[in-house]
Amino acid sequence: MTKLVQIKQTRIQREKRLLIQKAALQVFSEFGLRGATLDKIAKACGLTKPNILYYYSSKDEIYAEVLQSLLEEWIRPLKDISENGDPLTEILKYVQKKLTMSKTKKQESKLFATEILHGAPLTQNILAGSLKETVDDKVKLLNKWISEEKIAPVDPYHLIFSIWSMTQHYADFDVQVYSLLNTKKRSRIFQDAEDFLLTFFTRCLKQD
Amino acid sequence: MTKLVQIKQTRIQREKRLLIQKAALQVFSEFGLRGATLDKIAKACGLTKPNILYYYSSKDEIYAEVLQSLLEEWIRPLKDISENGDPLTEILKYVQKKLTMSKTKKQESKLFATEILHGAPLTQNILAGSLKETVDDKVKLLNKWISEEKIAPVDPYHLIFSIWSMTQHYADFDVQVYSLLNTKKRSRIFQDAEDFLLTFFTRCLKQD
DNA sequence: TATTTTTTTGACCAAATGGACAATTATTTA
DNA sequence: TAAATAATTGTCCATTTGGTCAAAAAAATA
Repeated sequence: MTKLVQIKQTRIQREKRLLIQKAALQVFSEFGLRGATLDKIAKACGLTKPNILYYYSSKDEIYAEVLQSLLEEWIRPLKDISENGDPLTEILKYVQKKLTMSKTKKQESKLFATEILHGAPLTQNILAGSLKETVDDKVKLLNKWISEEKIAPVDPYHLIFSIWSMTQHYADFDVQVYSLLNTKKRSRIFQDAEDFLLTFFTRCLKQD
Repeated sequence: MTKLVQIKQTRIQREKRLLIQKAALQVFSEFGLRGATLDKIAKACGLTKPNILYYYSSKDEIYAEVLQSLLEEWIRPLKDISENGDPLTEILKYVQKKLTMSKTKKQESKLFATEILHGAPLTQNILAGSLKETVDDKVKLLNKWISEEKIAPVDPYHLIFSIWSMTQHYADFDVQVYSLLNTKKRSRIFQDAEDFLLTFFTRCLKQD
């Protein structure tokens, strides 16, 4: 009897799919979905175009998979904000985590930004689904902290937006940021950014 | 004698060029440079493709012109921060102006964001040129205000980045913002955002 | 109104690109 | 090691797309 469907991935499939994903992330984040070509991805991972299409049935499928695996990673740190820790510390830890991601996951950040910017055609249901759930959950927690007077009163949704925007700015707009700073400041962007953000959020949220 | 070069634009040229620019802004901001096609732009303004190419010699030229006219407008409000006004008020006025732009110039904001995100291929010299000049100038002013103890000490570069990122977030990531808010909050995004931002920057910058 | 100039368009082209496919090669497995 | 399966590739195709061009239509001008 021959197998009709291949159930388990072979070693080569695992390896090559990962290879392709990595190259695709790079190319998509630089050129966007439409600017990216299979040839560019092929070149970036040293495979031929038909070989890539042996592992993925279309360019769109590659894009969808790269985006999918990125999204989960993207949401995760928000979930880590803990009810049990000290409120301000928990928030500052989240800020730090997001800033670190901007530094170490620049391509992912840019790809995500491009997707949202262009209307989130593949992401909308996730935004309105699991992300919204997590956000609503944390909003409740923040409101609780506010009512207990453990942090200063602010709109919790907009607080979250502000953390996202300020941290992701250092990844998404890196070209602009670098252009505007001189060499000395350029070399310590992320230290300066961290100092700034921690001071900022502390001043804004600390109960006097 | 026949004219060798046409010096003055005709009425039709002025009108059609503007028409094309408007359509192009719309299409470029939605699809990016590479995702936009001449056919889409043509359809958006009700002209034929060759007719568009009668007014502009290439797609790239349209993009460059749209971007160019956008950039000047984009930098301008920063220049308005005045040495003479009350420091905190001047900064808050700038925040408000930028937030208003996110509301009324969403397409421009998205186009600018996409350009920077993808490496600012056409904008780099402007960033490093006239924008940098203006920024450096305002950084000096902010530092002066800090040394005079008129606002609390912060890194002025990162303060500017934070204003840009937080305000532009409401234009560039509107899809995400809308997805996460319920209907009631959705209808007053910009009021809530303004309240949040003004409170936030006041807490952060006010000298006690 | 006659002439010139500007504007518009249909038809066309070449390059780029996503993807199909059969044949070949490499790897597993019995 | 022989058979079966998986992986790879060269070649090809159809569509999309930026752009050309000559001819027709419209507008401006003398």
